[in-house]
Amino acid sequence: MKIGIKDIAKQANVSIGTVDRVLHNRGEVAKSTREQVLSIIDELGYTPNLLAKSLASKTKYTISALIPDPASNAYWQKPFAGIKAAAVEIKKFNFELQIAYFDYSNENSFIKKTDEILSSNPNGFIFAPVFYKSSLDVIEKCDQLELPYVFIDVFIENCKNLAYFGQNSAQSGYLAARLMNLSINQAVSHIYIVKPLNPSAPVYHLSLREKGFTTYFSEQTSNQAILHSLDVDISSPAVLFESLDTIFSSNHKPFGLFVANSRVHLVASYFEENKIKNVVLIGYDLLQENVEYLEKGIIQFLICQKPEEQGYKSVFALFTHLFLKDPVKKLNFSPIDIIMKENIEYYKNFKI
Amino acid sequence: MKIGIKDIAKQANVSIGTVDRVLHNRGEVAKSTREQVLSIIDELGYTPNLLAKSLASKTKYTISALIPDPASNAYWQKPFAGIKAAAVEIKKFNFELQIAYFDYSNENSFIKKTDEILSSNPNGFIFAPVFYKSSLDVIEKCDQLELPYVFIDVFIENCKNLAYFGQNSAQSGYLAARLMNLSINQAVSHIYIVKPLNPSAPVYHLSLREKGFTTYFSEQTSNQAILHSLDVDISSPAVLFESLDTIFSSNHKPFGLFVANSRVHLVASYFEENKIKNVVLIGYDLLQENVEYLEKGIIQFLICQKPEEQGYKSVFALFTHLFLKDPVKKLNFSPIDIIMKENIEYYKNFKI
DNA sequence: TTGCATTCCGTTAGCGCACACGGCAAATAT
DNA sequence: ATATTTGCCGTGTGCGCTAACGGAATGCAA
Repeated sequence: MKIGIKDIAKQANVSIGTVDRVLHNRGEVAKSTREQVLSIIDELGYTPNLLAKSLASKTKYTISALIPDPASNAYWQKPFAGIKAAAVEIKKFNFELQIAYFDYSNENSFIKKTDEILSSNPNGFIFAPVFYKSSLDVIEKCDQLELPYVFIDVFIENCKNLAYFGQNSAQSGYLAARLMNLSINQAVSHIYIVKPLNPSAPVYHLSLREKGFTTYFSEQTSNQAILHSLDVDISSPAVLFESLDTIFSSNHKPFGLFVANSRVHLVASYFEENKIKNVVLIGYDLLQENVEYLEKGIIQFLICQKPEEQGYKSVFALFTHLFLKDPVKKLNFSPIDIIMKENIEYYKNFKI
Repeated sequence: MKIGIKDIAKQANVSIGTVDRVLHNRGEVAKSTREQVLSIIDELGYTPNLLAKSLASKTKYTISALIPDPASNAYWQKPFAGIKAAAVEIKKFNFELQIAYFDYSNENSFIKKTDEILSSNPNGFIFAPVFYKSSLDVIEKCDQLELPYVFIDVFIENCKNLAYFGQNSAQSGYLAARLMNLSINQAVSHIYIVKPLNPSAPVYHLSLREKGFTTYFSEQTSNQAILHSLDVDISSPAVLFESLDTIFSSNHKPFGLFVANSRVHLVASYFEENKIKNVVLIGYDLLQENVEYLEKGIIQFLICQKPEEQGYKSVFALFTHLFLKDPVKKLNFSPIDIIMKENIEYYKNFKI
């Protein structure tokens, strides 16, 4: 016996119209009847039938999402897929999703797109605040417009964001270091932290991951590892390979390389070409190319963060807030998955 | 512009009643109009509005689930939680879930409960076929009744089950061996495979996991590991501890222990009490006690299989089949999660 | 007293679908 | 010829809710 507005109306000696008005703060209701109805709602424990609600409701919701262009950034195809999957699911509740892209190495494109989105008056906004300063402007505007916004991938502190979905970057670097250390069985080992950079693109995650990595080793008392940090420009592969040449011909021969983002496949291709073996290679994310090198045994570990899920859940957070009007957890860290050749099989497919 | 039955009716010059009849194979429709309607449904790409459907529909569905009693088996609390979570979600679609329990070490309780469930005529059935022979009987009855059934946790081959949700046990043992091997840096290492047994309870998973574990080491050419298999009775802790005493006082001092199920915390408590250090301990599942020993550093690795998700998805498979009438993937292996002290934080909470 | 806001509230038409009911014509029986 | 069955199909109601519309009661000014 589910309680409906009809039951409330009967109990309160009013019509369903009045009940509806107090439920939605619409129209005018006498204070006394309003309180009467509210108390009965509370007493009977009324919860709306969402199916009937969205069937009858004519109000449409629009959610905008702004992420780096997946066409030129393989990683972002995954949050993109998650967002699209969620979009399909909430379409039946009159939710429309508009996805826009910006150029990861061009702050102006980010600014321009946010302006466009905000002037289209969406009901919710999901974005990756990779450019700190510009993002602060966006955040201020959202706060003024009382537009709920969700951070994805990158986290900015002290904001009124509805939620954040992403990884604890420092901790993932810390874990990578543990895995690297586990693989060490030599007296003295040179470890290289490789940061594949795109000039003019943000490096926020990279430095956090590096920090976590170095922190781990600094905590080890019986530590025989010597860390080297290496920034490489990946705008052309040649430059990257040259840097790697330098390392491998130096007298600090690498025992392991920690590549701080998903470009680890570039390093792996260098390994393959130069027949480098017995060097531990750890990187990030289940890009197709990375998966292949993991299966070949060239990459030993991939750290993954369920990016599809991040996209999916970002959308759902706004749905929960706007439609269900339920509270949303603000800080949502993705699991830090450890992927090896032996368990990759069960992580390949994205499904919710 | 979503296509509804009204649109189809108009296009086919019939009433919505007729459209409804061909959609549900109900009532009598002339063959010619039936084909006409069907072709238009196909042409316009009609998909029913599930919200309106379940709002209007009066048919109730009952799903029964039968699992080992969570009260006496900590592991099964997790699939149980997943099943309950799914039950809440599909309640609005007129689905009711009835959960029954059996005694893991008493085959008769399993038989009795299945009889009860089958005579209650549910629309779908989820169960853990841990007792092979009795399960075959159940399966035969389900097939006769044309009752769709889903296996959870344990898989039986060559059945017409709608789906299976569980882990690839052998592969998880294989992965555990890889992790053990990774931790080995000694010339010759004695490794113990511990199988914590409950007399008269099934041991299916245990042997598969052991098999995977030994397979890995047999494949290693430069293998310095010597494996020992150890069955221990855990009906009383004293017996277990005695067995462990024997190992640790032998002249094959363990380098590592692989405990093939979630009882690894029992072994960990022995380690703690006897101040055993530098012995690699690998086990299964995120039971609260296991988590604590992992955080203390006594357990190094926990292999996890997202049991809540298995429960959740089992229910959803039946929902998909019964309500959406969509095809369901038959073989669904859970990921084999590697949990360490450094990433446990992000696996603790179950959320879909 | 009449006129006209204002405040409050009931009524009603859908939303897309399921399903019972009943109707009309052709086929068959009496 | 009329009565009855049968095949086929349209209509109407309601699921629980939203939201527009309009009506009754009250207050206040002219």
